[in-house]
Amino acid sequence: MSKIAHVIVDVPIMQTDQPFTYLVPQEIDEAVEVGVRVEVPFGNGNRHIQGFVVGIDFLNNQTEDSDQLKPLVGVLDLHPVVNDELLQLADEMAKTTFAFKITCLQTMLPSVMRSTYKKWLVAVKDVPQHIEEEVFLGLGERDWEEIKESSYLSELHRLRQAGCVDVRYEVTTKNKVKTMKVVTANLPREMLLDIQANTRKNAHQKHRLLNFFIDAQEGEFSVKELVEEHDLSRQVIKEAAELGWLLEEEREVYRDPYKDRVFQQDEALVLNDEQQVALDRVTKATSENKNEVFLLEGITGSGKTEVYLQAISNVLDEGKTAIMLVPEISLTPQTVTRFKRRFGDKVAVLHSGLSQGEKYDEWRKIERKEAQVVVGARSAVFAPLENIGLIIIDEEHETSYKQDESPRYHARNLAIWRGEYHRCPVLLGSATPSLESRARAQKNVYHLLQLTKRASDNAILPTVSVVDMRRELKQGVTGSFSTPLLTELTERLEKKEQSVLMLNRRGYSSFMMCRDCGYVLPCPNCDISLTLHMDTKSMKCHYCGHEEGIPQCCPICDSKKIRYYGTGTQKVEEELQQLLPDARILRMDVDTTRKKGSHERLLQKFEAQEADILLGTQMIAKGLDFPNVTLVGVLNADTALNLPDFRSSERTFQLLTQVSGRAGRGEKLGQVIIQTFNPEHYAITLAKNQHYEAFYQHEMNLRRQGKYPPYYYTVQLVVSHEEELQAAKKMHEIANKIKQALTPQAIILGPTPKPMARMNRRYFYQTVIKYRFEENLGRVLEEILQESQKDIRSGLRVSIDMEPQHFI
DNA sequence: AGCACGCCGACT
DNA sequence: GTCGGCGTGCTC
Repeated sequence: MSKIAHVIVDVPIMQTDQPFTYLVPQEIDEAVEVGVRVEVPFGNGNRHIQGFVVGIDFLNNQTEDSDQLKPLVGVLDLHPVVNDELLQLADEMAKTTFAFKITCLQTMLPSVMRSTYKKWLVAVKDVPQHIEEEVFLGLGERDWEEIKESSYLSELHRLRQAGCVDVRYEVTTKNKVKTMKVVTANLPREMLLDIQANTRKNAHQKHRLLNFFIDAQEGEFSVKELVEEHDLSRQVIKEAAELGWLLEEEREVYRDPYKDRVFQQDEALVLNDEQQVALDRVTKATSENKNEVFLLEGITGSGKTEVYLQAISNVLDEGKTAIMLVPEISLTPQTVTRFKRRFGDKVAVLHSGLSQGEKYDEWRKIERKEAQVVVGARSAVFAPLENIGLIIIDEEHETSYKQDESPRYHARNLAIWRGEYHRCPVLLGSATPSLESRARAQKNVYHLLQLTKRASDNAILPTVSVVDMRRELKQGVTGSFSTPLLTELTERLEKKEQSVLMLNRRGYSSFMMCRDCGYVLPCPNCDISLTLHMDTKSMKCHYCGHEEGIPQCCPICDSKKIRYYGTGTQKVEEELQQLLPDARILRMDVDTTRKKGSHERLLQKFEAQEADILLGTQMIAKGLDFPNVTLVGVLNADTALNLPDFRSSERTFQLLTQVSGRAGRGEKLGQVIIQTFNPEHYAITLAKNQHYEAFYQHEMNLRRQGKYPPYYYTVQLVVSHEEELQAAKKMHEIANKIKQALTPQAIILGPTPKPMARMNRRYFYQTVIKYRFEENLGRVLEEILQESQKDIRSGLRVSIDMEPQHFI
């Protein structure tokens, strides 16, 4: 009876999106189980690739078809890296997002566990001398990448046929475990004393070492620590180990990014009655194992986080675990500290600021059940926790919870799936819930919990005023700062209070334009203008990363009057510095926060009041909590309003509400000034009044009329090709096919070129489908994907995005 | 994806 | 007649 394994192989295409069956060699029989990664030979050439074991079987009669199966090469893991639940989740994800199973599986794991491949040419026998010298350089083996262009290729091909040379495939996975050498006393205390008595007096090192272990008696000590802090040499430790006094061992260590920080433990705060009601409802669901979804709608400052913390604490008390998702952008040191203070070592943090190795270590901490609470961004929804008692998604309206590449999953949906699996509640929280979630709460699909009061009594809602920039313009203000905003800023400087200024970068950038002929410097690959970056002194494309020098004169008319336009943070900073020469300004944007830890340093500086004004993009809108900030200014509230996206009002409202919440977090009264060219727009007037409910009603009405989510579902199909005609043709073909399969109730928008029609030298066409009930939709989309496979060779790419978050 | 196979034109 | 170009099919 021979063991066989069903394996999902690392070839992300449709034809291989299914398990392949391999024989399990006797020698590694024990190690091969469901959920481990394996190395398998694949295809005609038997190149070696990584795969995931998704099933195990046994063959009774060996004669039948076992001779058609290839044996797998080896095992890459000692223990399964995906359990049964996550395997099921991968299947679910593949099905609902139209992604490949292998892509889903890889997405769930830290990136270090993705294998890299290398091909070697190996000399076997009778290799001609000139090949030996020119190709193998006398080494007997050569990296294929280095010789695949060589002129000996055909000769090598013949030699391979003759068996003189061979190809070796290498699969490497970088999930290295960091280790540390530790020593323990290997002999009882009496014997150590005995040894010490017989050791020469002038062997100072040995005496010191023996004394140390006689005093310390038990415990493990790292060699590094002994050398650095107890004045012992590596040599004497090694000798002691050889003599059998000490026992040397390699210990795994975690790269703990927070190892140098001491987190002072804190205690649960007293909740107000609203918070208490919310907590009780959630806790009741967790302890009764009820799979319910709660929507916690609470104004900024209403203490949602404290409810999360106490709910998690209750879950831990029941011996269960919890996941807390926060948007990447608000996974700030402040947030992390808050969790570390409450739960100490029980917390694992997963976010993009960590190195690959650090991420892997945090993941391993979870997998080995050393962490019970996981705090992280989108992908933390895959945390390999068992016995989950609660999943929380903070700022649930954030679009970053949806991945914008394959697999295009929404963390909220997967969290709810896991909630069902574990029979535990899911808690969605936001001051400005997405219309989708809020509507579900309305229909009692989710349970609505509301926090309407600020948590601490002395914190009052800030006053919000809107400045009409059209009027300012008429009065001769041409810059980024209105008179009221400047007045307030000046006043804050005098009072030694701090201000936060936000520049809404969405739909905005600073570009070079010739004043004489109007020429705008474009990206050679994409359909947009290049953006000026002063820090690197270059022009960059925000879409494809193309970079070139700053032009000194216009490439078309040769005029020297080529200047930059638009409002980047750097330019605003300069403008502000001129207006307020004494102000200490901190700029925070992608340029000043690119380096690791710089984000944190900037905030610390601001917190220590080493600056008066924090000027930044969207990233300052979330989660920051500085008591001395009494003024928040939004320089351009409406740049996003004009984008061709039905969610642009919703985004603007959310952003303004959120940034307003940054003012007056302490005891002083806060003020918010919103500058806009659309002062009557409902997204702005309602944000001014912090009136979510009214916004919800108004926007729902528009969505109903416009047949948009949450009344309708949406799918976006995108076709791209290097030639515009090819992309357009295929898109029309697909759109026609869809039209035929769907009911007349479905609304098909397009095909149209995407607003950003060319990106990375490719042309994009899209079709959006709005629908309510379409039985055939899933099947047709599957067919479209299937049929598009043969077009891949001609350079066509087709993507399907269920419930897209961005339409541009 | 990446490998082998097979069918064509250009060359010894 | 053969070398190497690229289009096609398949991968346990």
